[in-house]
Amino acid sequence: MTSGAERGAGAPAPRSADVARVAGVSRKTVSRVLNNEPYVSDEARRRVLAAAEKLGYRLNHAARALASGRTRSIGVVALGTAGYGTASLLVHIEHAVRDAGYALRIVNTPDGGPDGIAGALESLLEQGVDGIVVSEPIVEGKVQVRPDVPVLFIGAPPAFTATRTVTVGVGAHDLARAATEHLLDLGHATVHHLAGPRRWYATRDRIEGWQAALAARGAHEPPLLNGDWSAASGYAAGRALASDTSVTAVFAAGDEMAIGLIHALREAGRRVPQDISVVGFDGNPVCAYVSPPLTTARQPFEAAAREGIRLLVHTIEQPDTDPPPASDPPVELIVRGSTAPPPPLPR
Amino acid sequence: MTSGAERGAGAPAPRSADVARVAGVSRKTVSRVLNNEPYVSDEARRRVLAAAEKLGYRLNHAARALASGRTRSIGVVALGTAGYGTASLLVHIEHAVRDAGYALRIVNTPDGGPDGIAGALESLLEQGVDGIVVSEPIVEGKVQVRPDVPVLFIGAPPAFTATRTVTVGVGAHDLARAATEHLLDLGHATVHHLAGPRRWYATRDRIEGWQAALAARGAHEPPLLNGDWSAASGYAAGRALASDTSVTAVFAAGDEMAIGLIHALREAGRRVPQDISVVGFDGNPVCAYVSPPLTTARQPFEAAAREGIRLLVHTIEQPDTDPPPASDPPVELIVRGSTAPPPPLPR
DNA sequence: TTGAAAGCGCTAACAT
DNA sequence: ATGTTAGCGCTTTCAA
Repeated sequence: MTSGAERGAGAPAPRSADVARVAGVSRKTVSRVLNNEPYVSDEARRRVLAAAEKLGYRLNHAARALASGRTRSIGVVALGTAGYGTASLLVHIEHAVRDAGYALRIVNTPDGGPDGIAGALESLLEQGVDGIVVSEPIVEGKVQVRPDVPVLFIGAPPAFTATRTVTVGVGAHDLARAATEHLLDLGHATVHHLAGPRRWYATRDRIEGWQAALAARGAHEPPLLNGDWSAASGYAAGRALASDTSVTAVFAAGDEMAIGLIHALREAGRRVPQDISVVGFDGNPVCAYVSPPLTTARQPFEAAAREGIRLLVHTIEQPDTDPPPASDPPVELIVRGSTAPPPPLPR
Repeated sequence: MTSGAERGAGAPAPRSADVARVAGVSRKTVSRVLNNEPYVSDEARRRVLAAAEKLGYRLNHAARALASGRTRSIGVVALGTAGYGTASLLVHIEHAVRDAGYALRIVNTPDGGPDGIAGALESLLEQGVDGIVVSEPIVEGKVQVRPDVPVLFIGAPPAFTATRTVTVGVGAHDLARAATEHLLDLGHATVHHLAGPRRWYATRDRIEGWQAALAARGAHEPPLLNGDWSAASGYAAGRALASDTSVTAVFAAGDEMAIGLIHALREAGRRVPQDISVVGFDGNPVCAYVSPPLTTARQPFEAAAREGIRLLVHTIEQPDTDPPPASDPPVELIVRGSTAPPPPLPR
């Protein structure tokens, strides 16, 4: 009714040959128009488009993929829990992929281990993607698949080999360093770190940034606290920490963990930020509204996704020319009410 | 090295004909084995599997799709911001889809309007999915695409027509009602409601559940407060509300909004829950660790996704037989510290 | 239980 | 600027 694309319910879907017939051209010309290839007269183009519209024609991607060897789709290996960080990154990846004119295929690997990643890659490769995105993979273990399409690693060095790999950082090291320095600048003697699971690259990056900041100031490096990104794990760490009054500053590797940590601290009678300062990591918008509003290191998810996909698509479409080098995203520390100078009598 | 699947870098990928040759059978027999069809001798099956393994054979999904007309993939129209609710639902959908042996294709529609949904459907249909999932769509406007594959609507009635539609609820109405009743049971004279954007079905459901609870108790129905799911919008609503001391209880349609709301209330000097009680909606785990811990209505995302995909796959694979009816997921209200009886002197 | 032949709908290579 | 031919790698008949 609206687009003139009516056909009986049982009728077969129109094919490019039908469009060609109605438009009075060859199938190849239809193909040219649909793929925006040159050497088509405006007149022919117009007629093809009109015929396609009239018939309600829809291109068959499977046939195109089979004939051309390309799918115009990108696969994502997601390390997906529903945490803010991974979800946010995924949303931005989707957006960037769509803007680039590609479709998105997703395989999740909740555990993120080498076998999970290998399985996800196999699945994506079978489906026939032109490129693959791996975000924040795991450190340990060997991935026994070698994709023959370009692979983008976001926030990590290549975790396995592939025909071509491209990487884009999220500045985690610098962000962690900035977060730690912020605490040091406030006058804290040292800063404790609540880390994520050691198997993640993301965890390692943050630890190293934190260590670098401490070392640069000659501050003592206290033992690591361990979490698993969840608020519950932050809470557990907070309970363990609360009785130690020598602790005056904690940098948590994730906002959720920071929130759990603060909750435990306050339950134990320690004030934030008066007794202990806490910095989070990610930049979850909700952090502005918790008590106290959380100082956090904002990860440039959107910039990283956009830049990464740009690089990946370049590698897919022009494997021979070097892509313009990626510009490092800006480091952004959002200072709010959860950080303050240490208490006057650090006993 | 590991799987014996070595071939030179430049060599073409093996095809089913290669497997057939190595196994000493016909291509059709290879196809039978790969599709778990009957009428293959154990001996033939074994040889085919061994040959495939040896060659590092990987099935070409595009070719299969072209030949069979089916893709074994399911498309999701996501209304994706990075909020906990949508992200969590998506994770569970992915899991359920994979368990069912299907691949996942995703198109996001941040605005969620009819045109956005129509475009997303077009894209999915071109890619050739066997079924489509639409989660929590928008109320208004007409979607001018009529998919010829089954469509699953999660948390909403069918928003447009399709060959076959199947729906699965998230119990939003009952959850909203339970949240409101909880507040009423505590002794509050009435309950205010901070709603999401009116264009969402999800918003409407919650409003109706809230109204039903109020009506059942003969409570006065105060004017709606408006938010957009974000913590910032909850904060804005809280500022507007803080000066009205007649308000003693608010049911917020989302956890993030509830957190923003509470923050504004406290900034204005109103205590939660002593002066005002607040209930959230979704069941974000982090709610247990904010101050005060947030009472919230937990949405059964996992159950809804699992049940919905089960129904959808049934409709795809056995269009003739009716699927076993969906069982409504349990209503679960998590009571924490943000709700209490109203203050003694309701002025 | 197995195989031979004929497409699926499109694009690539080579005309014209 | 346009058309013709020959596949892409698989599944579907249908026959054996």
